[in-house]
Amino acid sequence: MMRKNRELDPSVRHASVASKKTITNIITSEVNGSAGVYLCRFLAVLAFSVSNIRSNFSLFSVSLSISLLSSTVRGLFFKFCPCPVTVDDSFVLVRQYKTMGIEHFLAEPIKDHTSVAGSLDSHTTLNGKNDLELEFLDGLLDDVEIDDLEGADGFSGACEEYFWGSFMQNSSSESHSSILLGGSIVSGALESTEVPVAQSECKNDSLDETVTCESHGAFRNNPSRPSKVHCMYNISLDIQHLQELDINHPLAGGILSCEKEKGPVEKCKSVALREKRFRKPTQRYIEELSNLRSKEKMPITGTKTKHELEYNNESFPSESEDECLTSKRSRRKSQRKHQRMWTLSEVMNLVEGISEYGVGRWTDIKRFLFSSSSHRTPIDLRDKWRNLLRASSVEKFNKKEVEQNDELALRPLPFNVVHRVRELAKIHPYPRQRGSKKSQVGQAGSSVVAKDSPSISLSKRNVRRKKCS
DNA sequence: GTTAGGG
DNA sequence: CCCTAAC
Repeated sequence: MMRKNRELDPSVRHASVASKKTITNIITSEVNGSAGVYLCRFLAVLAFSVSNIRSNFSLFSVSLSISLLSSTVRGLFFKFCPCPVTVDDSFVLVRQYKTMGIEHFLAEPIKDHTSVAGSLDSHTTLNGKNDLELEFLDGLLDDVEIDDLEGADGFSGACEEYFWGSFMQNSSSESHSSILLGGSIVSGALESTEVPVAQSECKNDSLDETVTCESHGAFRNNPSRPSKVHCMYNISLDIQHLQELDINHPLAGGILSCEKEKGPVEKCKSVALREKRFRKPTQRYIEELSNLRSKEKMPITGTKTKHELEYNNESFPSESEDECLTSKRSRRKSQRKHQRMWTLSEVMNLVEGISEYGVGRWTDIKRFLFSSSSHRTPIDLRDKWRNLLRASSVEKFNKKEVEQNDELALRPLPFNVVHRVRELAKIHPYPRQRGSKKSQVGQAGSSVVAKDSPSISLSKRNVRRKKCS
């Protein structure tokens, strides 16, 4: 809280200091044994009640004010003496206190509550009531945070109740009932609203625990009677409930807006409630936004990512394969031999080689007849021979093929070459004839092929190959 | 490494 | 002309 005071408006800070001094004066006067403080308190309560009702008119505020005034009046009856403190001071005190401190109490009911209770428990037995009150009020003042002024105008009656409840518990035992009354009102109002079960967590810990304070307070109207005031600080709970209500309640919202670092668990939880509504969603939103953004980018890419992943999964191996393939292809393409048309001399040379070495001995043909032409591989020779067979219509035994060959006959192939190919085909039938068209060739070409002894071996090869395939 | 078959 | 399978 001090941290925020630095940022506060100087005037406001000054007012807070003045209020603190005023209260200190009141307490001091009271410590001195002057019972007239009750008068001041009465006036202060009166002023506070009026201002409170006027600013925040509600059943609760009215009831609270009535309870406060009644308790204060009772105190005045018991002890009435000249008030050392001026009314104006007290009034100013109350106003300032209201504007500054009360909402603060509301904002941090838990801490204040714990601090008050601790001070009460410890100091009551040790130093006595005076110190108790002093420390109590002083602590309250210390906790006053001008920064909380934002909620000053809107601090709810429940918060006031809390403050006054903790304040009045020391003043009178009867005030306790009023406090509880107000508390019940508040809780009733709060209970009317649906409170999430999760808030029960807020109730636990020291906050929710019923604080039993034995106060032999000097403020108490009947100090002689050792009244044990068991203050049920359900209000703190209610205050947290208010946080739920405050969502729609802008005034209380301001109170809730007061976030203190001191509240360890409670603050975390209470604040967490708000944070859940504000920050956490923000984080979610941020995350979601980030996610959405990332997804927005991704969606295209996201869907693409999926596709890409799949695609990549497919493409990666395919890419790797593609790379290999492409590289191979490109390499092959680049390395692909430039298609060179077979010249007639080459064809003749091939025919000579086949007639000499026979079909299938392509390496030998290449080696002996095409040694000069490095670009013709044995495979090329075989392929060319195969093409020549097609072109020469060696297989024209099939009517369809005859027609096709007739059409193919349009190619510029010398008849002598064709005739030679046909003869060679008869002598050295290409293995395929027997292989793929075994039945056909067997029927039509059986007369031709049957002559060739090598064809038998070839047929064997083909049969064997077929078995393999 | 060569060859047949297929593309 | 290339590729693959069979040998």
